[in-house]
Amino acid sequence: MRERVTLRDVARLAAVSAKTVSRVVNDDAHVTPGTRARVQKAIAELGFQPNLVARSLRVGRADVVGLVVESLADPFFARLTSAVEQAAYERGLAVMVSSVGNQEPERESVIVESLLVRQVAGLIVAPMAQSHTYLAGPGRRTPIVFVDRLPEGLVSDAVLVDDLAAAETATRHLLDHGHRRVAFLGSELRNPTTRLRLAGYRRALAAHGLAGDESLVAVGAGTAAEAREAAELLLAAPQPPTAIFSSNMRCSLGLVPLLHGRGRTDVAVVSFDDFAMADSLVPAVTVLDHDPEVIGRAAAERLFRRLDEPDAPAETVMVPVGLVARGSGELRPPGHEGGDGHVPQDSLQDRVRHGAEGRASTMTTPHAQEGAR
Amino acid sequence: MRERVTLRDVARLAAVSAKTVSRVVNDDAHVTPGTRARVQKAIAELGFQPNLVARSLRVGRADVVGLVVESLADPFFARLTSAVEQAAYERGLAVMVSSVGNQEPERESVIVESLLVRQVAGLIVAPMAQSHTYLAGPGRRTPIVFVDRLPEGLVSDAVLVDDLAAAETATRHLLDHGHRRVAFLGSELRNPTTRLRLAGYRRALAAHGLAGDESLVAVGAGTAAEAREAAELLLAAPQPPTAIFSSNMRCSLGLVPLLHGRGRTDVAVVSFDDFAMADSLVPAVTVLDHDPEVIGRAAAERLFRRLDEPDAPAETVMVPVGLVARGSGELRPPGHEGGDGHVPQDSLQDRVRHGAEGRASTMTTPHAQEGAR
DNA sequence: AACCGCTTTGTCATCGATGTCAAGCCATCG
DNA sequence: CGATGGCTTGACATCGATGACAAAGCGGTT
Repeated sequence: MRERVTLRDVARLAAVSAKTVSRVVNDDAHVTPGTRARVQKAIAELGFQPNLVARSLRVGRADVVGLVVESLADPFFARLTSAVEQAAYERGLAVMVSSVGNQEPERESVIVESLLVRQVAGLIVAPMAQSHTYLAGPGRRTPIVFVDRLPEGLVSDAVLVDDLAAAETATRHLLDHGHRRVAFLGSELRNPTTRLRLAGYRRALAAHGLAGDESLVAVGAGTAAEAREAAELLLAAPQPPTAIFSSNMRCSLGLVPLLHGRGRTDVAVVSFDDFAMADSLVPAVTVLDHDPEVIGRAAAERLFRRLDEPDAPAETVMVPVGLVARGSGELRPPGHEGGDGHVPQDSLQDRVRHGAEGRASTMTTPHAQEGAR
Repeated sequence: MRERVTLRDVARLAAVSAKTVSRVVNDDAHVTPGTRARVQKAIAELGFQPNLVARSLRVGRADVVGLVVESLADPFFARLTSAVEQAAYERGLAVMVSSVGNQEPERESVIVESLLVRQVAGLIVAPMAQSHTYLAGPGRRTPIVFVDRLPEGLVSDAVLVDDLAAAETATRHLLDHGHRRVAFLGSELRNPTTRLRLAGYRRALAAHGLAGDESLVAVGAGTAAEAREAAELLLAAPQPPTAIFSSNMRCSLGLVPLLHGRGRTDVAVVSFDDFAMADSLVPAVTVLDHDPEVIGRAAAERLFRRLDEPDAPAETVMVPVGLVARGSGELRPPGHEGGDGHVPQDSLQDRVRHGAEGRASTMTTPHAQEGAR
């Protein structure tokens, strides 16, 4: 079997030094067209391919970006990963993905370290851990972009969706359609995203002069099955909600089938996160849609700029979230008259979007959502 | 800022040689408890972390597996990736994912090469390209496990689902429920998976003594929107089908909303690939479910065994596909009497599975499905 | 002819770890 | 007491590329 072909083999065949071959491979300008051709011929003849591990060792970083998410089985993170991967490919970088799982957020640091020791050029992290001080030491030079929420105890680049404002928008949307008993369905409260969305929900209630009724807040549902149970309890209460704000996809995947199975499609629903088939149910499900592709690409581009300018100040990029009205969020409460009770029949055609639109906005203040905690 | 900490720094502090530190790091038995403790103390004190790129260069391979799929945005591949990533993590390996996209299958070779030059220990590839002779040269030592279909022009490990048998099962299921006009909805025919499934469909028809009616075969729909159009044409035909076998998820995501929007839920449907909400529609959608997690883990485990035994003969692992009857596939054609017209109300409870079950089976004959081409 | 400056090419060391092989050390045994 | 053998430890080369620097080549100037 032929041995592995190296730079030196090419050099020998082309009767030049290894360094010259390296120059040709790296498109260095200081090579005569003649020798360049000779070297390229030798490269083709031997089928030489540079060993990127050796290059990485020499230059001190691999042309790889690391990506840390909760779970690739979650379509949100899958599409985010897809966007990151495409952006990276365009820049000639590979992507290493690792998932933390939703059982032990502490694993995050282990996973991050395992990528750092592989000398990744940069990291994109959807934070799960409570604290990120473990990344704060003086020897840590690898740039990190956080997505979805800010790290605790660390100033760094980040790409965020405006969770609080979006949740407020969704809740206000339901209130504006006449509901007064609006429930909140969410995951673990130790997840800051859940906390922000709950805060937005409460802010909207307060703006309407409604005191929060804690019996309408159901949190802690980590799986669709648990969300289903939580929703069952809400509906069985003496004064059940007429509308439910489901604060993430897992909750919606528990809630929506339950309502349809029970024939309770009179309950208004707005879901944070879009999901497959959400627009083909009757009524179609109104959602807050924060596009994972947009977030993923924004994070990748933020990281690339950071690689080009390591010393610029940390930046937070805000990605807008739109409300896609499809029917379920525009239902009126029982006994309510007037207004447009209109439920679009084929909602694919007449989507309406409210809320922030257009390009992501950038700010150098790294603690945009700090006040909400 | 503190410099990067290397093996030598630890060696200096512990007053031993670099090699001894290496031995401690790699749990080599030939180290005195005393020196081991001294070295470990120094490691902890300096916060030393071995540079895996350097190790990879030295040992000639990175502790990384490469994964090549069509698209991470496709939930099937996302879940497959998730399973591979978990299996790899358990073995201390990282995963580099790259997607080829469905536009240019030729890109596959570029992507694969880009992983090979990074010295991945092994590859898992869901093949898109027509030919894989580009992998056949003598210098190619990196093991590759193919998933979903066999490579062309190359003998290699593979993990397959029995597409032909599964498609035959699905079609037979519809025929057994009394249908005589069963349509086939599929993607590009240049995709061998589509070809195998079409062959299974035809075989089931033939077994029932039905000549294939080519007007019932709609292929070429690459997106859900195209599948929707193709399905519209099928339904508008002079002799429309009473049942449709949708041969992949994209097709189903076009077909099913169309049927629901048109109020044509009388048309029987079996879908290859499960999808979100498929079980909460009325009627719930009967699917062929080949679990991407099972395939991903089988592929990873096949690869790990290959890493342990580089010279064993190539193996093909077959992963079973089950039919999940939920209602839509058990509808009877118009005018048909008798039999159990029963449609399960809450199909989550009474799933019925037919077809092969249990563990994946292994064979060393590498061309299990060759005859079907 | 000698010199300058510029480009092209080469030499050598280096990135950080590990494989090879040998030296050092101690215990055991003839 | 010296030889033998096992175990621990270290010196050195090496994986394959690239950075720093130097030498060689070449044309133009005075």
